[in-house]
This record gives sequence, structure tokens and C-alpha cells, in this order.
Amino acid sequence: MAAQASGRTGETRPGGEEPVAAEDRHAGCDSWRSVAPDAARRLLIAAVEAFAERGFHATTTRDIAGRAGMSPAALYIHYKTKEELLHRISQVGHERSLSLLRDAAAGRGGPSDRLAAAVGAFGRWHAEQHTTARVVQYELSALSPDHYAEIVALRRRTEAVVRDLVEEGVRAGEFEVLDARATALAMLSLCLDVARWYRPGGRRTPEEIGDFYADLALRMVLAPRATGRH
Amino acid sequence: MAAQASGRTGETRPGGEEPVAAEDRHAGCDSWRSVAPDAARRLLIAAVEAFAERGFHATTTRDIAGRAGMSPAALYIHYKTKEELLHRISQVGHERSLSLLRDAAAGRGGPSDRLAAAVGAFGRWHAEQHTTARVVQYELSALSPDHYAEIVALRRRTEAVVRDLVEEGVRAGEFEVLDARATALAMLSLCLDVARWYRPGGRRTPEEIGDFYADLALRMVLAPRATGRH
DNA sequence: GCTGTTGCTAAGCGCGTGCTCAGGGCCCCG
DNA sequence: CGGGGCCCTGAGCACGCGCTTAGCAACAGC
Repeated sequence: MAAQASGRTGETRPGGEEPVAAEDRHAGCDSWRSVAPDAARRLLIAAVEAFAERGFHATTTRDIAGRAGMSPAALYIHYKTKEELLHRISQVGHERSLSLLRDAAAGRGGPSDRLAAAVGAFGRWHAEQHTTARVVQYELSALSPDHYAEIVALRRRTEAVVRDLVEEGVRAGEFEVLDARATALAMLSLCLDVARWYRPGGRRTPEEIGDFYADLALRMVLAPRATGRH
Repeated sequence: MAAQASGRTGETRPGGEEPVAAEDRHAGCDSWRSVAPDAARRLLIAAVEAFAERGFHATTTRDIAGRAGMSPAALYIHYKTKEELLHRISQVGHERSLSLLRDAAAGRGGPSDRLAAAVGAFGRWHAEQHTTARVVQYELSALSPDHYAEIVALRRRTEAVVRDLVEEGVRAGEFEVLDARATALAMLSLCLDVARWYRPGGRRTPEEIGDFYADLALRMVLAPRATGRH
């Protein structure tokens, strides 16, 4: 991990018109391989991009269909409503990030190693898949009550993975924390927020961001050295 | 600060219909004392509540006017557009949180004390004023390009305050960080995210949240103890 | 060649949106 | 009582929204 690199903050317009980088688009498409007919997948990818740029409510079905190279009516052959698109995106995104987190948390090593791996993987995903992650993290409130409840269950399981890791480290005597639940939530906050500020081509690669956040997570749970406070 | 309190996570519907707590409503009103005619202030407070619950694009001008006890047309006597309401909210909110942060950062003590005070105050504000903060942090993209640029300038100044504090601590030999800018951003991420998950009446008071995050911020910058990693 | 199925489009319906405008009640000054 | 300024309302306009419907081209099976 490089130290103290210089560079711009790069806070640019989230809903701007800058073209999507090729790297970005490629990474985005790969995650949706499981979605069945080709036209349905193209619509889903178009919806992810549109929702990420403008938000769910500011995106029109005409915009989504246009990005997918289709007429507005084509959308309704593959999806019942605009909300169903959001639900599918949210579902697949949450399941993917949860499984990444679980795999890392179930790896080899002690609590420190596994916590670092989990936070690193979760943070890295939010950078690499920042377009999807933005929709997944910040458009929840547009879901129908039923779909919202379903997604919240996935989120609770995500929180539980990190919380369990922290508690395990405390029991093993490796970690010292004031509040395991709140500490776990703070780690998730760090990673989620990557989706808000990350821009491709910035100072840091997704991998560097993951590594940096893994280090921060360890600092949060390891007992601090005696400080210079008076 | 209490350790390891038990309780529910409390992730409830952001756009739900639960009535606003009295404590909440009171705290919200106090911050807008500077807004001039009484009717304009009532409209602003109504807009904050509506935007926080449903988001800018899902909120109608009829809804805002209704909450303020007025007809839809009354809104346009005090504000040119719906976007102007969002701009005023964003402006006042950013200025308020920036000035809180600056006051704490300019206080007495060494870098550790001032960093803890700054992060504590900033985190606490995002809990106390979570309704305003939600609009301020998550509805930026609905601003017009001019207004957006103005607000981004305020945000950069906010980032600079924390970054300068971290760099000062590094120069003083109190802190050890891999990347001062990224560390400062992480601290802000923690605090901003409070606006997303905080619910009044939860496990923690705003003050406890601020204190907890101040402690986390110090852990992030103080060199970690030798770890148990192999 | 005929029919059924699949995947799409052109056209458009009904509605709710942001916003406008003519006018009316109320208060202060004479 | 008259006149003017300040707030506010009732009614409604133009538009763009989510979504529907009728129909068409392509193709497979027989």
C-alpha cells in the first residue's frame, strides 16, 4: 500500500454526463451473467447505470429502454414494473456482496486475518462495483414494502457476519472494543460510503482501497497504544 | 460511554409513516431560526421532513405545502422552484456542520484532543439533525449544476478541516497513518453514514454516538499495538 | 402455405406533476 | 370609508410520466 500519495479529491457530479469508462462497463456486465434472456440483462444493466446516475425516481422507463436500445414498451415484456428492476438489482447486489463477505470471513487465520480479509473484500467490491453498489446502498427506500423487508433481511445478515467476527476476536483476546455491534456498523459504514465517493481513475485502485480499509478496521479493534493526551 | 449494551439494530423503513418524535421536530425547528418570514421557515421545515422521508424527486410540491398547512401555490411566493428549497436546506446544513467542525478543530489541546472533539461534534450533529443531514448528504445530485458546485466547495472545506488536523498530528509525531487524506475521508464517512442509519430512540444517544466515533477516530490515527497476526 | 409463438414497436391513455395566474381577505395609513 | 401592499387560495395549464394495447416481423413445426 502506497503512503501519502498526492492528488485531487475528485468530487465530481454524480449525475453528470461523463461517459462510463470501458473498464467500468465491463466489470458491470460480468456481474449480471446469471440474468437470463439477453434482452432482460441489457435492460438490467441499463437500469443500474441510470439509477446510479440519477436515482430511481428521477429515472424514466424511456431512459432505461433507450440505453438498452429498445422501445419503452419492451421493458414490460421482461419486467412487470420499474420497481421490479430495482428489486432484482438490489437482490443480486446484496447477495453478491454478502457471499464475498462470508467467503472472506470463513477463510484461514485468526480473527484479525479474517476481519481484514472481510473488510478488504467488502470495501474493494464497493469500489469495483461502485455503480451497482450506489443503487444497492442508496435506493432502498424506493422498494415496495415487501421487497424492502426481503432486502433488509439480507442486510441484517451482512451486519451479523462482521459483528460475529468482531465478537470472536474479543473472546479470543485479540480485540478490545467498547461496543462490538457499533464497531461492526462503523466498518460497514466505511465500506458503503466508498460507493458514494469512488470514481474510476482516482488516486486509488479498488484493491488499494480494500487494503487501506482492512488496515483501518484492524486499528479500530486493536487496543490503542498509550496516547499523548493530557 | 457504556460498553456492550444489548438491543436491536433497528433498521426500519426510511420512508415509513411513523410519526416524527417531538424531540426530533423541536430540534429540527431550532436550526432554522435564521430563515426569515415565518411562512418561509415552515415551508423549509416541511421540505426537510419530506425530502428526508421520500427523497427529493419522490416529494411533490403539494406534499410540502400540505405539511406546512398551505396551498400548493403558496410555496411559489417564497421560493422560485422546488430545487431552491433543496438548495437552501443544503446550504444552511453544510454551513452549520462546517462551523461546528471548525469550532471543535480550533479548540484547546493537542491534535488528539482536537481531532476527537471535531469528529465527536460532527458525528453528534449527524445524529441530532439526522433529518436535515439525510437531505444534506444524500440529495446533492438533485441540485442544479451551479448550486451543486457551490455546495461541493463547502464539502471540500469540510474535508480540509479534518485532513489538516490529521496532518498536524502526524507532524507533531502523535499520529501514524498510511494516508492522511484517505484517513480523514474515512472519518467523515463514518459520521455521514450516521444520517443513514440513525433513528431517534435507538440504543445510543447522539452524544454517545459522537463520543464513540471520536474514540474510533483516535484509534485510526494512533499507531496500533503489536498485533496477534501471524 | 398456414398457424402459433416469441420478441418487439408505434401509438397513446389516464394521471399526477411543477408551476402559473387572477383574484380575494386582511391590515395599515390616511 | 378608500386605497395600496402583503399573503395566500382555487382553479387549472401543459407536460411527461408509468404503463397498456393492437399489431407486425421472424421463425419453427407440420
